[in-house]
Amino acid sequence: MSKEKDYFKSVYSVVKKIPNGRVTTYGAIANYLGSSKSARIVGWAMNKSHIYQEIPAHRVVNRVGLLTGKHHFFGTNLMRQLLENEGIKIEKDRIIDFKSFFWDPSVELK
DNA sequence: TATGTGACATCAA
DNA sequence: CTTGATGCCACAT
Repeated sequence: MSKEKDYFKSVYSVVKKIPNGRVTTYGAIANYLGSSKSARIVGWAMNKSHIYQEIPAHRVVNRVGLLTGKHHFFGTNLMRQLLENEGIKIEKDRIIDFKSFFWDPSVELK
């Protein structure tokens, strides 16, 4: 049972705990899992997230608050819409005052 | 088993 | 500001 996709499950678990109106980064999640170098794995987990469960992938962005994964959504503006719906302002695919919305699992979740 | 991959991060020029 | 290179590691084939 537990062996494969165990890392993925951990990623999903963290992502689903992201509060509404907050965002985090791939690196932060990887860091929380103990591997700050595994940020890419987090991104991959999101890629497959749609086949596992409903993950708020729109709340996960890169370290500068750039919506790098928006191309993986149905519409190019869907990810932005979801974030703005939560009160997050976005301009040119980048979150304004990103650090204010930043939710660090290694600090908040602990 | 081996090779390729990527929704990242970081540094250099 | 941009572009390029490198590390990194779990998953896909």
